[in-house]
Amino acid sequence: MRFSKTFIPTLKETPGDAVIPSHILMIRAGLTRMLSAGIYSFLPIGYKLIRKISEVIREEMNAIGGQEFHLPALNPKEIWQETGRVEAFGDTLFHIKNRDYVLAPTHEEIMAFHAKGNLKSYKDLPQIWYQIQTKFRNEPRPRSGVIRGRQFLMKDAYSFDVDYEGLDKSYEAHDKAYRKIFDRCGLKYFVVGASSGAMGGSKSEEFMLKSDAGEDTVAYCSKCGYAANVEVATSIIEPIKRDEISKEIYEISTPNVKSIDELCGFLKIDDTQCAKSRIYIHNNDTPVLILMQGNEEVNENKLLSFLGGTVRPGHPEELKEITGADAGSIGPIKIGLRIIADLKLKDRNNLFSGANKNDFHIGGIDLVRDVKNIEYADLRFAKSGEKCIRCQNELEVFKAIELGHIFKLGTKYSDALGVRYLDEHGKDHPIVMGSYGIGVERILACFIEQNYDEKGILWNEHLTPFDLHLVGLNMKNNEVSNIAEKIFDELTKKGYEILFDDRIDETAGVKFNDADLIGIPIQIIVGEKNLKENSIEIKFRKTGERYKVKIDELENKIKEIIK
RNA sequence: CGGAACGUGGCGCAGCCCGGCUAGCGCACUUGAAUGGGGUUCAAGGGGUCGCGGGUUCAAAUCCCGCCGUUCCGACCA
Repeated sequence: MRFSKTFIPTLKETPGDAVIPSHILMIRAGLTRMLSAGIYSFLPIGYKLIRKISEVIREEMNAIGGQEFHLPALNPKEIWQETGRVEAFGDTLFHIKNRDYVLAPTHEEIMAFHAKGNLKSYKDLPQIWYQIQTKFRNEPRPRSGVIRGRQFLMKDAYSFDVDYEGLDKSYEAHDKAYRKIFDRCGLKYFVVGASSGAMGGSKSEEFMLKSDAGEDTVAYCSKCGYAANVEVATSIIEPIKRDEISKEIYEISTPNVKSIDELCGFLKIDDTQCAKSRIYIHNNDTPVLILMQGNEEVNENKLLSFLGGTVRPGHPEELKEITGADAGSIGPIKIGLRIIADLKLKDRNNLFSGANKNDFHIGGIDLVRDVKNIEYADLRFAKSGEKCIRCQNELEVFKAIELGHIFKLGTKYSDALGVRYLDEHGKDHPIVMGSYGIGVERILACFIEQNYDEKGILWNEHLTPFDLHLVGLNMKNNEVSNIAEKIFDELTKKGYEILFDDRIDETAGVKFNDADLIGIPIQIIVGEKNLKENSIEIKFRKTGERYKVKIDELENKIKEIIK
């Protein structure tokens, strides 16, 4: 491709609206432009990369027997009503105003619709159907460029099996295919497994990637690969031992002391000696007192799975009514509520907590002696530096982006839509489904998040818009121009994909900077200086290393580098 | 949906607080010339409903009200 004839609008300055590196670089290198919040156009080079990524996905999906479809984005609302997902999606689902259509945010319903009545026999199964299509979600807050958009490209696959055993196989096949896809794209990812046994067989795995731009927080062990969303992650904690002697309970006047920090400052104690109280309302009618050590936050997700039902924090007005005090002065003594403490506080004594009387705290609390009905549970968030429950190595807690998700659906959609098949005895059963997604643009953005420097993007052998970036420096010089044209011609014929900077009126500096910004791994530089010695230069973008090569050795050299 | 900031040629910004001639600057663009290995130089140009609507005023980019858009923090996220 000739630079002079291609739309590559590079930018010298950082666009004001972009914040994260991938977003900034995708705009600066001329890959994308925003049309509206969360809605992006892909420009020629950007779209070329999207096609390359799609092709990797396509190959690996086909390798496990996937068949590619192309389904409509415009769907009759009726189908979505049948599965109850118009309500489930709520405002996230885009509705068409002048006809009863919705814009598909995913395609379980539509795939199931086509399976219905067509996959009639056990002989028709299993099947893996997929597509790479634009999805629409009315995200309340699009962000991070292409990472969370209102319109995005997703590879979504659906498996259809006769039973759960078959589903296991389809699921395993996708798990392997996904690893190949992300490996081939050169991404450093990890897998978060969640086998929440609530619905029996349902299992899911998320393929994630560490990034400050991420929307999930995960705990990860680099040694054994343990990874879990911080909502559910556990870690080994060493609880503080009881003091030998338990003091008697005593009340302390603590005017205007509300937070744990203030309490510690006021009493000159350590926050590990404090039991922080929070009131939660269980099943909307029963208040429960939660005790956490020091400044630890309550992990509401863990609390919910401990209690079951519904859980919400108490409102400020409720607190006064229930405990007689405002937040900051609540505690476990003489309160008459169900009390659940985090495991870190197990059997502790000489603790400080609120007195259920504003501006007073209580010291000398012994949870064994003074709080008879206390229950214990893991209610905290795992933190960086704590030990992995599987291998004792140190856990790391960080933000991560979800790249892909594989999920055992079961019969939810086949039941709702009546997608059934006949077994060898003529008995009918719901088809067992799986659902498997990959965010295509996210692969692109995440690759950049993991591969860039201060000059621009760093493509590599896994992913690059072109194999070579050929730079003709002073194209007004006939010799430079002739040699560059000749190299472009010959290497193109040999099958290399080349971006040829043939611009006549750009200076060397501009071309070098654009080449570094766009970031193709190998630059071939043709300039007057080296032509005097019959040489051209090969430069590696990532390291900046340069090599002089005789013109007639270039092709062999390139062959050596790109295997 | 709560909190905050911003909106001025294609891009990045100044001007606004304290209203006043033809609304500036840098980059980009056009033309000409020089230069040609790291965003080079000189000269001459083109391009703006100052987000939209209303109000105050002799006069509004500037002050007031409403709306819209974008970004950030939070809530939400099959």
